[in-house]
Amino acid sequence: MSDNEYLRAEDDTVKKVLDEMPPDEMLYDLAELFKVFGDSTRIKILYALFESELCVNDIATLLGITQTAASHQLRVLKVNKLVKARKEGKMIFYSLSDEHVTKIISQGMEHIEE
Amino acid sequence: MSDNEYLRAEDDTVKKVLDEMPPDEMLYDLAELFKVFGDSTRIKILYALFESELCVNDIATLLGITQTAASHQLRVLKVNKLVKARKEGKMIFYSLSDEHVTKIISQGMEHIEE
DNA sequence: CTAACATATGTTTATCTGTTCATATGTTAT
DNA sequence: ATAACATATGAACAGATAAACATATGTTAG
Repeated sequence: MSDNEYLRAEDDTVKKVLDEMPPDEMLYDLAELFKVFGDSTRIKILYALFESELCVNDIATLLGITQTAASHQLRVLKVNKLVKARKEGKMIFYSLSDEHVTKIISQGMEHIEE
Repeated sequence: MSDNEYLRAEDDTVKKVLDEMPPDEMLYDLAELFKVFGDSTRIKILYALFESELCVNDIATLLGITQTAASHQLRVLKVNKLVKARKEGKMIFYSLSDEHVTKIISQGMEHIEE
């Protein structure tokens, strides 16, 4: 039995929960990552990039947002390594950086489609 | 060739991007879902529930947050169907509602671990 | 019924975040 | 060099949000 008067859960349960909990910093980073997915403009951009790489202006036009907004959000996506950029003359083409993006979004879609 | 002077992408690329894009409402819902994962307190709660169902006070104590904060966040998690509640006397036990939660978090972890 | 307990709710506040506007940087063509 | 174009940056503003505090609801024990 526990000598901790504040917890109702068993001692070994408490222990296991605390043992399996990743360090705070990692949990913080994880939340930060999901925060990036937590905006419909950024989700739209990612969806557009599912099909092909696109330049900033095309993204803005396709999604009906301003060039500035697109640029700001692409920066967020890039910093968080969800997209990568390729420069060609005065244009910059963005594309998805890896398959995690697709997987995470798919899992999310599965959840809301229930 | 395109007669749209504003787009540089090919016509069929533009068409495909727009065709594959889910309706706005769905993209909004998807962003809302990820927003729920985008907070470290909620991530911690979900991680704690990986191990076992827990009552509100245990969650609060284990994570070092107030009962009120735990309750508020559990409400958000419940509304978004990430956790479910089971009442037992005056206590309410929360647990993960399905395996999507685990999968989404795992995918996120994979991404930040690179 | 009343006290003690467990959880939930409403409100306020401080902070964060997405968009817009104005402007800067960098590139290509003439 | 200058104009036109593509993208990025910085600042300001409006809306969103998590936490805290006070309080309410609901449950069990005595």
